[in-house]
Amino acid sequence: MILEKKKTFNAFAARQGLRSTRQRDIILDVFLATHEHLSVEELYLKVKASQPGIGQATVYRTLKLFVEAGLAREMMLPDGQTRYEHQLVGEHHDHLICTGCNAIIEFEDEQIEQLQRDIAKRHGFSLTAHKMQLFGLCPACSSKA
Amino acid sequence: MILEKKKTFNAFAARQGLRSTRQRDIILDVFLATHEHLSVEELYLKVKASQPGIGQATVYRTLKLFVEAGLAREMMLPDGQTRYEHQLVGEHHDHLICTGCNAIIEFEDEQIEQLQRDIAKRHGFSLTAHKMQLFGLCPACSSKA
DNA sequence: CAAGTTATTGAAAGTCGTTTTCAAAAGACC
DNA sequence: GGTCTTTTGAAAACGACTTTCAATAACTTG
Repeated sequence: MILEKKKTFNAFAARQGLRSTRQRDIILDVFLATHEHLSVEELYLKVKASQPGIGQATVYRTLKLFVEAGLAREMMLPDGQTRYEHQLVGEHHDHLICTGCNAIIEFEDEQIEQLQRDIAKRHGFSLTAHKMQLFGLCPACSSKA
Repeated sequence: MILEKKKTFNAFAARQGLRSTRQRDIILDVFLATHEHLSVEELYLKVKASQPGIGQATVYRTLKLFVEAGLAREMMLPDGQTRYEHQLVGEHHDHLICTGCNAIIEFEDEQIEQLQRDIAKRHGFSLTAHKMQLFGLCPACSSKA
């Protein structure tokens, strides 16, 4: 699966005439090795561990490439940092977020998606994307409160 | 309706021991007089028209008060600016956004809300809020493209 | 494989929305 | 009116992100 994603990126890079660099390889490795919703800063710190000389700007630039290549997705939480998560082709999930401990649970609901398409249709829109976030307290945090 | 909202704010101010100032009155008037999804900058410009001496910081501060008072709601679009919209008590709507012309259409769907509650329940969450944004092209923009 | 071309990099400066600081001004309460 | 405290405006600070730019590294061509 990781290899597949690397191939996806290489194909994208070739298509765009991008050069293959040590930095991009490392950032891709680190990104693929994690399964959290990482901010650029967090990713930068992880990357620096295996390659101290690397610059923040490069991490920012490379993550945008991953999004273009279709293997990452940006997500904006109210904390003011852009986070990136893995994007599997055709997959699209939404988030249930605990406002107590910031835990994020992913989910997908075909019924909701269908209703979303209905709404768009009703307004004559051609739907291209959606974002849905549910906020609340996870079981642990609600018992604490 | 505008009077009602003013009362809401005054009640909130009294409860919090806030002083009533000319600036806050003006900002509230301007905010209530518009029905778009205004950014702070846009609101600031409108406010300055009726009160040139007013500072941006005051507008920022006052909008946060409106949110606390429950009569405004923050919304973050991908354009990097926080926008504010009216919040009627108990009301909660979602947005259909045209990525061509940035038009925003509001909607509400009880079926989706119910499904959202189901999902939260399934994960043991106590739901407090949600955000849903659908992105696409409006009829005008899709015929242009 | 050396030389030339062009993309990429890291560091630092720049942006931009928003927040904080701080002294002056204005409300509230005697 | 005098005192105490909140609020204000201007400017500085902040933080996430982007851009700039000279140096470096990756392809390309001869």
